[in-house]
Amino acid sequence: MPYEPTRFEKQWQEKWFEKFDKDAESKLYHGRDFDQRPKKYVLVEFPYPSGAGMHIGHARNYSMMDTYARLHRMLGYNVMYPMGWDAFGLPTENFAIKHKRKPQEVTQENTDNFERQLKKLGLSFDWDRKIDTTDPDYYKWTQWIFLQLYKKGLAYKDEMPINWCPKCKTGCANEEVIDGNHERCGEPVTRKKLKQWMLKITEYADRLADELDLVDYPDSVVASQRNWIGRKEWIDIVYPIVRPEIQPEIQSDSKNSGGAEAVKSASGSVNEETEMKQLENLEITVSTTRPDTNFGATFVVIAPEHPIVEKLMKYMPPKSADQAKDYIKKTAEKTEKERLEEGRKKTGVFTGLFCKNPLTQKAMPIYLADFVMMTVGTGAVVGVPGHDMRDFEFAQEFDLPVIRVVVGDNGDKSEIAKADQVFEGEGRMMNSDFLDGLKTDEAISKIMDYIEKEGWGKRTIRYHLRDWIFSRQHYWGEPIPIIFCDKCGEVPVPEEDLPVVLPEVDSYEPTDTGESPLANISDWVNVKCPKCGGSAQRETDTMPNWAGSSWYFLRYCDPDNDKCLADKKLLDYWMPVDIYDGGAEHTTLHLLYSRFWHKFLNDIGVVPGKEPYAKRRVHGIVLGEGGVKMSKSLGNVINPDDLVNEYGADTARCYLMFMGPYDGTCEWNTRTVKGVRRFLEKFYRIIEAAVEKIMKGKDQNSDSSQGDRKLIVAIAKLSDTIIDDVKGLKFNTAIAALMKFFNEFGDSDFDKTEVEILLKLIAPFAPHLAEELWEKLGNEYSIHSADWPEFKGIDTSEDEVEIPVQINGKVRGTVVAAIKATEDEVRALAEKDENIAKYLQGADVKKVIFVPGKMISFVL
RNA sequence: GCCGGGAUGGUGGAACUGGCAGACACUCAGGACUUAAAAUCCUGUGCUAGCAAUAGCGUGCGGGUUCAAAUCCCGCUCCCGGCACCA
Repeated sequence: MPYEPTRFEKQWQEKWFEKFDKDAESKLYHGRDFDQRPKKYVLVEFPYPSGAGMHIGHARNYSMMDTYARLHRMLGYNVMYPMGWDAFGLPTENFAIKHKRKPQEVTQENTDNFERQLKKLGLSFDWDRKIDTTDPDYYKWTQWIFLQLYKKGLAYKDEMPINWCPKCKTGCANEEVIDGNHERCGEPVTRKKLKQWMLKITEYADRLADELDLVDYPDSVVASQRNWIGRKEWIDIVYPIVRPEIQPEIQSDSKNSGGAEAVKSASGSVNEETEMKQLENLEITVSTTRPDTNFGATFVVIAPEHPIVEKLMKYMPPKSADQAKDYIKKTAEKTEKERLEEGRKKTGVFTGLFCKNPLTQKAMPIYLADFVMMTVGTGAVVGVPGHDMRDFEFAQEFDLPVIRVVVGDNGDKSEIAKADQVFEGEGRMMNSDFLDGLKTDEAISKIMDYIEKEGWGKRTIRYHLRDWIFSRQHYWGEPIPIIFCDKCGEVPVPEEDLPVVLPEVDSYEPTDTGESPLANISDWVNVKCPKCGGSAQRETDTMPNWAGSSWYFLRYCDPDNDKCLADKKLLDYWMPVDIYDGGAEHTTLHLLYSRFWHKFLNDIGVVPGKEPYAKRRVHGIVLGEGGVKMSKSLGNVINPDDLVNEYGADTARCYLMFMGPYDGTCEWNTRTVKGVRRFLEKFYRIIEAAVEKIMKGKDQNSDSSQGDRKLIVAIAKLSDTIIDDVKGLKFNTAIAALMKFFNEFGDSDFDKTEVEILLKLIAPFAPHLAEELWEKLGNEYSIHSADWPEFKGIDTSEDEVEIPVQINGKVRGTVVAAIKATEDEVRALAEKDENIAKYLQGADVKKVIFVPGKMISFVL
């Protein structure tokens, strides 16, 4: 019979996934709790079940890890390969609003569809462990984790500037802001201060960075995690603020020249010529990672939203104060988009005030400028225009002096007058008093010591990582389990009252106030205070999409537990995740958030181990034909269903694995699909014929022949290749090895043992085909619970090898020699070769390099 | 700008710690089967010269180390991904 996968794939899927006995022992793909065999927890990122259905990229990633899981099962591991749904979030909420439907229903439809699609590919997920982040039995524990964080002081409410869409009147996540515009309505996004729940991830910053040493992640992932955490040593320097007694020009001059004039006088010897009045108790703390350049500092810049600005106002000349007020207002109103459009053009205002650099005794004018951000360092910087591009641009704009204090390797000591001369690199110090001649790193530590000794400043470790904004003003998320009581204030929902279930309502539209839609549901919002019984209101913000996915791998270990998030003994058995496959888009946030939660849960004794994922690998993506992204608008989306319908699930799986390396970017190519299909047809044709022959001759002892030694050695080698390649996630070359084997040995007369072995070898890749022929061979269900073949007593090492012969580094021929042949033996063989002899004749052999079994090289 | 990763035939891609570059697949060409086409099967397919044996060239570019370099070192170019007025 020809290869018609549609004939049997569906049947096998039904048997695998639907018609199994209730008895867990007979479930093929069930990870067995506390099993004696070594466990292998194979985790793939669970999908967001969108209405569009599964992307071909999902199909590829899950197929690859399915092959990995299947091979390990056959190798004797107790494999857990679970699947679930990360189903809270905006796309579903927006869809529900648009179509006036309940998100719960939409989610159910989408997850059903995803499950159908996954089963259609024959993926060996353990469906008994299915989880759904929107299921109250699941998010009960997401809320429980929040409460534990709250109790430890790691969850707090704070006023934070967030992205705000003035049109939709709602806060939105960074991910929803595309090029400064709100994704949904296209309106430019502004910033607004709102009270937000925050998680103190910064408390774990050191451990999140340091404990990356405990895990096996790709370099790129480790680098971007460390980069995102961004731990650096800074020094905060305190400058006293001073004001010139009489400076009428500042008050009368226009914006720019006012500052410039002041600086010109300031940068001279201010102390002698101008009366500077020390403003009592007023000082500004600037922060820097490059204090070595401090002798080149000529001004100070403060973020417009810095709290000190209000205090400074009192001391500013009236004109400056007016300009400052104006500038602050404009900055606050500026949208993200406007700031992006401004590019590097520097704006700012002079405050009319100065601060004194104790190092140089120079007065430095103080400016407000929006290129300095309140969220970085102390929100105030010291301007070193010679060695920082932004400072230089600012200095140009306001005509401030530039001093070179660092010389690079090229020895250029010239004055810095143009942007391309600004030197931000490391080098040797000059114009810097006691630092002169030191290298940058030496100068940094010397001056830090000095500043600390003099009491002018203090070293501080700072992180790029900031606390996690945990509030969303949306409906479709986990309610934050906090109640606000008029008397008691913030009160956590008692654990026994969890879950706080999302009420089903008619409208999910965001409200006018920017509060969550939940705020409109008074029945739900108004509750009694758990502490005093008085009137109180629920928190109406919900958690971000990241919450449910920050611990889902723990729930898979014990998905139905209603006493705790997962039984400790089961976590001890299954954790950590042995291999976690995922996309590059999650290497910072999801990985960092889930590692944070895991470390916290470990700290409070809930879960074992410091790190959740022993090994992380990052898969590549699938692009459309021509290397462009698959998108609805381009009409180049490949639907996994269509692929399976047209070619069969086994072909779809094998093609997706064969199309390129695991971590590579792959382009869709329909012609190559056909090539893979041809291979499976060929396999089916050859093996089915062998099966039929074996079944006909069953009574005769057809298996008695010893078999062809060369053939069995080739099969044993193929098995080794497949194991190595699959373990190394090299699925493309594993399939290539199978193809190559059939190119070379396809016309062999396979006996029963050989057929069984070959079926096992292809089973992890083409599970339906393998199962079908396994049954035809009269074997017991199922090949997928069979053991991987062993080749005891078969010596796969060759006795003879072909050895290349090089003359002066170029291959001029090959000789066939025993693998253990000595240099003399190989040399003798080489000299007999006609072509080699030609080169050797009359030549003076200076040296012979011989690598046993590998090559021989003559140097003439 | 910083960090990470790349660049190999007409195409996607192979090549363990330096040891026969181009596995496997696609494409293309020729052949078999067919009245014909499709499908299938067989042969060939890095470039140049040659009937051939063989020789020259060849892994983004320019140098270097080595008997030997896609692989190691130095200096570039371009591409992809992430981060970014981070001081």
